[in-house]
Amino acid sequence: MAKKPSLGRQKIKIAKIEIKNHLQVTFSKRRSGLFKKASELCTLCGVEIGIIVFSPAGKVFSFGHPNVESIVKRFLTRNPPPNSTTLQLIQAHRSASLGELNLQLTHLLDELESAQRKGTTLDLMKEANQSQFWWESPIDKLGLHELEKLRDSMQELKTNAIEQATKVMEDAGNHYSSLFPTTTNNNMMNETTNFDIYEHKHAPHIMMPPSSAIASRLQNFGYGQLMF
Amino acid sequence: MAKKPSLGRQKIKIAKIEIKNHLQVTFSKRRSGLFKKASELCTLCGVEIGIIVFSPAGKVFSFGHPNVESIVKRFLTRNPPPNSTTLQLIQAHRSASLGELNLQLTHLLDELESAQRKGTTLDLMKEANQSQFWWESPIDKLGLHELEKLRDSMQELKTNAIEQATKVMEDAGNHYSSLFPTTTNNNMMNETTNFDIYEHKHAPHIMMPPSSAIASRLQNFGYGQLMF
DNA sequence: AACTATTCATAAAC
DNA sequence: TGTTTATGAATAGTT
Repeated sequence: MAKKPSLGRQKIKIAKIEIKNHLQVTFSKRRSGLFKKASELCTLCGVEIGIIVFSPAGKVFSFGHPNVESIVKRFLTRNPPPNSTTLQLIQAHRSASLGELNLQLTHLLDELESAQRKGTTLDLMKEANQSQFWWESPIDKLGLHELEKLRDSMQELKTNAIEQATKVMEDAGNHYSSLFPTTTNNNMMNETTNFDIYEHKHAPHIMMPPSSAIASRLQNFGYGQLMF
Repeated sequence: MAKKPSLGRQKIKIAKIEIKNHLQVTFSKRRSGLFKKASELCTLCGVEIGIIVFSPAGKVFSFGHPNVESIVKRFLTRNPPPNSTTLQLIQAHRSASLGELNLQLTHLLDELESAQRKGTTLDLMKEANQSQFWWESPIDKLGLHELEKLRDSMQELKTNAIEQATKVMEDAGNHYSSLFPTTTNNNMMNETTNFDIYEHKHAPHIMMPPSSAIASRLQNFGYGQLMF
C-alpha cells in the first residue's frame, strides 16, 4: 500500500509566517533551538551569552549564561572582570547532594530574612514620607549581589531537586511524567546557565512610575526621544 | 587509492574545547550560526531578539533586531510579574509532591528575577550618576509584601524539600549521591499568539568590532566620556 | 575559506 | 504541547 508516513522536513521560505497556529509552533521550536545553540556555544567555547526575546504577544523569554542580567549589565557598563562570586557559589552548589538541600535552603532563608529586613526598612522610610524612592536608600550593589546569589542559588537548587527527583524515580522504575506539571528536560542546558521564561503580565503597579517619569529617566540614560 | 575526502561532520561532546585554535574556529562558526538562527526567528515569527556574546578574549559580539539597545531597555524596564498568586499556589499545594516543588521553585524564581531586575536597574541608574528622581512613586507596600510572601514560600519550600529528601532517600538508598550532569529547562508558557502586524524587513546582522560596538552603545546610554 | 560526510534541527502531521 | 518521520541545515574535520 502506498503509505505516506510523513513528508519530513520541508524547505520553507524565511518570511513571516502568517498562519497563527503554525507561527506559534515554529516560534516555540526555534526558540528552544536557539537557546540550545547558545547553550552549546557557551559550553564549547567558554563564552558568556545573553539572549532576550520578545514574543509578538509581549512575553519575554531570556537565556543567559551565567545569567541575563550580568550580561546586560556588562554590556552596558563594559564590565571588566567576569562574575566571580556568583560563579563560585554555583560551583559549590553544583556538586551538592540531596542531603545538602536543607543546608542550602537554610542559607537561602537567611538571605531572604535579611532581604526582608531591608524591605521593612524601606517601607518604613516610605511611610516617613520620604520623597526619595527606595533605591535612594540603603540598597546598593550589596543588595543586588545578594539577590543575584539568591537567585542563582535557587536556580541551582531547583535543578538539583529536579535532577534528584528524576533520577530517583527512574531508578525506582516509576512512571513519573504525570507528576510534573511543568515540562522538564534534563538534556540541553549547561550547569550554570539560566534559561528563564518570564511571563509578561499587565499589572503595572509594582515599580512602574508614570510614563513621563520613565521618559525623563531614560533621557538621563541618553535615550532621549528614542523611546517615547 | 583509498580516498579520504572528508570524514564529514563528527559527533562531538559538548564540553569546553581545549585546543585554542579549534576553539576559535568553532566559536566563529557557531556564533554566526546562532545569529543566523536568531535572524530567521525574527523574520519568521515577527519577534524582537537581542543577543550579546562575550568572547573568551573579552570581545563583544551582538545581534539585535531591531537593535540591541531597545531590547535591553525593554528588558530592564519591564514590569515585574505580579506574584499575588504565588502564596495561594504554595498554600494550595501544602502537601507538595516533587512536581509541585518544581512549580513552586519556578514561581519563586520569577519573583527573584523581578527583584534582581529591580536591582540591576537601580544599579545602572546609580552608575549613570543619577542622584534624584523628582516624581512621586506609585509604589505601595507591595515590595515588602512580596518579600514576605517570598519568605513564606521559601519556608514552605524548605519543609517540602526536607520531606522529599527524607522520603526519597529512604526509597532509593544512596546510589545516586553524585549526579549532577546537566541542568533543566523550565518551560511553562502558554501564550495566545497575538497577531500584530509587525513589519519585518531583513533582520539586521549587527556584528561590530568590539571596541567600536561598545563605544557607540555606551554613548547611547550616556556613558560617553565615562569610558573613553 | 571551501568542501563533504555526518550529525543535528525541524516542518509536517498526529 | 509531545512524538514521529523524513528532509533540510548546520557543522567537524580536512584540504
